[in-house]
Amino acid sequence: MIDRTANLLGAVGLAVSDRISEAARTILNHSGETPAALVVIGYGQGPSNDLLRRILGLSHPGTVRLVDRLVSDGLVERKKGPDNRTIALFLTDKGQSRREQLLAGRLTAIKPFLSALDASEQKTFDKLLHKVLSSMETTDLERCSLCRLCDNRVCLNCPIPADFRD
Amino acid sequence: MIDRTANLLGAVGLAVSDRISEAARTILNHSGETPAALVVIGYGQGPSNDLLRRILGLSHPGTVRLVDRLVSDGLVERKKGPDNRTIALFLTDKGQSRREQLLAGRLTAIKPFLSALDASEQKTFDKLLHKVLSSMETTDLERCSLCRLCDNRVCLNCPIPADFRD
DNA sequence: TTGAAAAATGTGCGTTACGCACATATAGTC
DNA sequence: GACTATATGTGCGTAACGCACATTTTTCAA
Repeated sequence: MIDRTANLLGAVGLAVSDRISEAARTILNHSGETPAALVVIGYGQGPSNDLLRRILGLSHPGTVRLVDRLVSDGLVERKKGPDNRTIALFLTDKGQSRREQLLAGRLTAIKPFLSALDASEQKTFDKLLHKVLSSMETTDLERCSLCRLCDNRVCLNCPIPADFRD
Repeated sequence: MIDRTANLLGAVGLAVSDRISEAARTILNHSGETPAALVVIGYGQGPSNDLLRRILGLSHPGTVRLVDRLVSDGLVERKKGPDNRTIALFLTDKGQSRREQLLAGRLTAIKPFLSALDASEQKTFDKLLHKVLSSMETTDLERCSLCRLCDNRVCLNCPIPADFRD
């Protein structure tokens, strides 16, 4: 029985992930972890290259090139970090607006999955999803990775409390 | 409210998809749509290159190269199709066993998400996931795409009835 | 204080998984 | 019997990575 439920969750997860990737690609013209980078950098604390790398789960060179892409698109700026060897990443105005398009597009892509459920079912679904997320045993960093595409303006009462935004 | 639920579903979907990809990569040493191809070919009806292409959502050349990879790994054979211009794809014995590892690894990767729920919650979750899937309005082909990583031995009562296996 | 280890970033180079444009072979159709 | 549609494969380029290495700055211990 749990196998059957796991299989269903796998199918839904794949479908959701497909739609999100598709929306992100359309809006940003990049794939892979590039959309997530835009969201993470947009939290605005000026993350370093290395922090970004760990959140995205990429190699260091991969992250450097990813930031190169965002910089050459005019979406991200490399500023001086607190340390003379670190950099701090910030979105440009263009990057900010692109990030908002991205988050909005993501929600638009996901919502159709919920339209089949009535209000009460949606509430139950929300509660179960929340429980699933909040009971995952993860490090602080892994939680940031999990939420690397999340819309923090929407996700009040985040089930993943550890949060590098604070 | 629906935005919040959509955001949660996005986070869970991303996490599930991450874990599946990671498991597949470990087992198969390939990423992208290659694991899905192994599953789809494994249904055993000898799909053509073109059918595979449509299910995976790839370009034709991309699919040819994908099959090349599977053939050179000794997992897939190109046989003659019903038509002299079509080919029929079948798994080798090695491909069959690799496919089973893949499906088992996928379920193993997904199950931890359910372990936080008690039996009754799991049942409710199953029902809601089933409803979400079964109410998606899709063509037959899109349903095959949705289920391109599904374990059909486990998914009795499939919510996506259209099925190229029949 | 100085010298070595650690940390952070960046570069050269290769690889994987694709897509586009094109070529080729077979099947239907008028 | 030509003409179009269908199915497959190839040449070539690209996006998104990873590994090995170089460079700069900080930290820490002798």
